Amino acid sequence: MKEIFAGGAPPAPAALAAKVRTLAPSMTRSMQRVAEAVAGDPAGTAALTVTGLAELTGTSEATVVRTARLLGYPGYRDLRLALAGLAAQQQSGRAPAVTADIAVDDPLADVVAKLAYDEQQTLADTAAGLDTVQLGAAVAALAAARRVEVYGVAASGLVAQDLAQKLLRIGQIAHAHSDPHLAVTNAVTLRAKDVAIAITHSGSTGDVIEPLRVAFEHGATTVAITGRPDGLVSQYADHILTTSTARESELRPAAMSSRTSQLLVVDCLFVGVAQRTYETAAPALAASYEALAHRHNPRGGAGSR
Amino acid sequence: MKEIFAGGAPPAPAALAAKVRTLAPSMTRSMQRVAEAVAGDPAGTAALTVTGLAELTGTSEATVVRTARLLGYPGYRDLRLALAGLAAQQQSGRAPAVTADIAVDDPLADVVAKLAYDEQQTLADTAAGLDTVQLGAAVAALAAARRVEVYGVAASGLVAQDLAQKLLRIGQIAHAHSDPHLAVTNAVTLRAKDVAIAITHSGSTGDVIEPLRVAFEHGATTVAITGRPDGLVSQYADHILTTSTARESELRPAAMSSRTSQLLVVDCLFVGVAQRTYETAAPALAASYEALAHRHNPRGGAGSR
DNA sequence: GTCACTCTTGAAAGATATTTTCGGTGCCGG
DNA sequence: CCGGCACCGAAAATATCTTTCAAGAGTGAC
Repeated sequence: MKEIFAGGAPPAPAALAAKVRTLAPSMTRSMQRVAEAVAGDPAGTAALTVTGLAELTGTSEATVVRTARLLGYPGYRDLRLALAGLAAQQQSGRAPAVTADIAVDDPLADVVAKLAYDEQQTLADTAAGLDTVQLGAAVAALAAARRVEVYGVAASGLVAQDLAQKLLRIGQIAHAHSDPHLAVTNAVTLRAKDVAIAITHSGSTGDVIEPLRVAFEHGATTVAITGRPDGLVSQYADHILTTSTARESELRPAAMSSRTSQLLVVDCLFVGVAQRTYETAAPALAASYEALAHRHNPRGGAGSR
Repeated sequence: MKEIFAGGAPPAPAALAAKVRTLAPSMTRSMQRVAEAVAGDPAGTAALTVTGLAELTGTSEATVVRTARLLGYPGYRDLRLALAGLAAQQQSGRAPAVTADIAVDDPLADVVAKLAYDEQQTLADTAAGLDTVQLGAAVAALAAARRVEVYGVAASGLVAQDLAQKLLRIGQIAHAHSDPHLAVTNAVTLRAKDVAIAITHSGSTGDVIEPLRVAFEHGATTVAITGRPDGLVSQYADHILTTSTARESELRPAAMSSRTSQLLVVDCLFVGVAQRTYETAAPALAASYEALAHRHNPRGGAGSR
C-alpha cells in the first residue's frame, strides 16, 4: 500500500481547497484533474458518483478513488460526504442579502426569505421591548377579571378576536368588538373588576380609543396594546403594552409587522393568564379540544397513509 | 438588546427538521423511529450506511429507504448527502438551542422569551419548507382571479380574514367565510377563473374542506394552506401550501404556532400578488391608506407630544 | 368474537456504486 | 533496442443501496 501519511488526519471540512493545493505537486496528472474538479465545484462534484466524476475528468474510477485517498479520506464515499458538507456551508455563507427591502421584481424565494426574516426581527424586537412589569399587571387584572372586552378594528381587530378566542378557551368570558358603536355600547356596561383591552398600532385610532375611554371612566381596568405608547390611547390605559414598529415599505404595509408584534403580546398575555388560572384553564383547554375533535374528519388525516 | 437571535431563513437542507415534524404524523411507527434518529443527530446518521441506520433504529433497510423517500429524496444516498450538509451547517452556525417547554411556574420574562423564540423557529421552518413553485402557481392564480373566497374556521378563520383584508386593499375582490353553511352556499357560485382558498392546520376540518370541494367541482382554482399536505383537504386543492408544525404543549396550543406559520404564508401570497399586479395594487394601497388617515386622531398621535 | 381486509414490515433477491486487482502502456536510462 | 518503473484504466470483487414479496399486525365489519 502507498501509505497515506498525514498522520491519519480525519476528513478536513473547509480546508479541502488548501489541501488540494498542498498536495497537487505530489499528484500525477490524472489525479490533478480530479482534484481540480473537486476543488473547483464541490457542490457539483458532490452530486456525482465515482463513475460520473471519472468520466467528467476523463479518468477512471480507480484514479478517483486514489485521489480521494490522497486527500485523506478512506474512500470516495467519504470524500463525497465532505464535499456535500462543504457545499452546504458555502451555500449558507452567502445569503446575508435579506436585509434589503422587498422589490417589485424580487423572485418569490427572496420574498419568502425577506418576509420571514423581517418577522423574526419583529418578534425579537417585541420580546426585547416588552415591559414584563406592565405585562404582569395586565395578566393579574385579566386573571381576576369577571369579564373581558377587547377592542380593535381592521388588522388589529383580528388580533382582538384572536385574544378573545384564546381567553374563551380557558374559561374566561371574553369578547372582541370591531364595530365602534357596539363597542361603546358595550363599554358602558363595564364595571370594576372588568377588563377592557384596546389594540391599536397607531395609538390614535379613535374608533378604539373611544370605547376604552368609556370603560376607563366606568371604572374598568384598561389595557392598551399599542406601538405608540405616547399616543392618545395611553391616557385611558391603566397598563400599556408596547409593540414594536418595523420599517415598512410600499409592498410591506405596516399592518404586517405590527400584527406579528401584537400577536406575540397577545400570546404572552394568554399564557400568563393560563398559568395564573391553571386549575381551571387546563381542564377547559382539554375540554374544548375534545369537543372539537369530531369536527376533524379522521379519513386521510390521523395515521393512515 | 436581549439577544433572542434568530439566524435568517435557513436554506434547503435546513428544511429537514421541519419536514420531519410535518410528515411525522403520516409516518408509520418504524419510519418515525428512523426520522427521529435522523432529525435528532444529522451528523451521526450521516456517517452510517443504510444497514447501520437500520440496525440503530431497530428496523430494516427497506424502512430506512422508505423514510428517505417520504422526506423527499430519491433514495437513502441522497438523504445522507443532505444530512452531511446539514451537519456541516450546524457545525459552522452554532446554537442548537433546545428551549425547554413552558412550565406553569415560569416567570413572565421566560414566557416572553420562549414564545418569541418558538415563533421565530416556526417562521424559519415555514420559510424553509415552503414550496415556491406551488406558491408561484397560487400567486399566479390569485393575480388572475376574478374573485377570491377564503375559508377558515376558528383560529384559521382569523387568518382567512387577514388574507381577505389584504387582498381587498390591493383592489381584489376577496371575502373570508367562517360560517360553514354560508361558505358552501358561496362556493356553489364559483366558476373558472375564481379562486377558493381553504385554511386548515389539521387538513381535515370538514367545515372547511366541504366548501373547497364544492368550489373545486365547480371549476374554480383551489388552494389549500395546511400543515398536513397528506390530509383530506389536499384532494380538492390544485395548489398546496404547507405550513410548519411545531411541537405543542399544554400551555402552548397548536393553534399558536400554526397561526404564525399560516400568516407568513398569507403574507407571502399577498406580496406575491401585489408584485404581479403592481400597476393596480400600488395606487389601491395608497388610496386605502389615505382614506383611513382621518380615522386616526392627530392629537397625541402622529408626531406631536 | 371472528373473518376479511388493508397496512406495515423485514428478509432476501436484485441493481448500483465503490473498491480492489491486475495487466497494459509509455517513459527513461542503459 | 531492452528492461525497469510509475501510471493508468478495464474489469472483477465487494460493499452498499433498492426493490420485491410474503408474512405479520392491526382494524373494521358483521
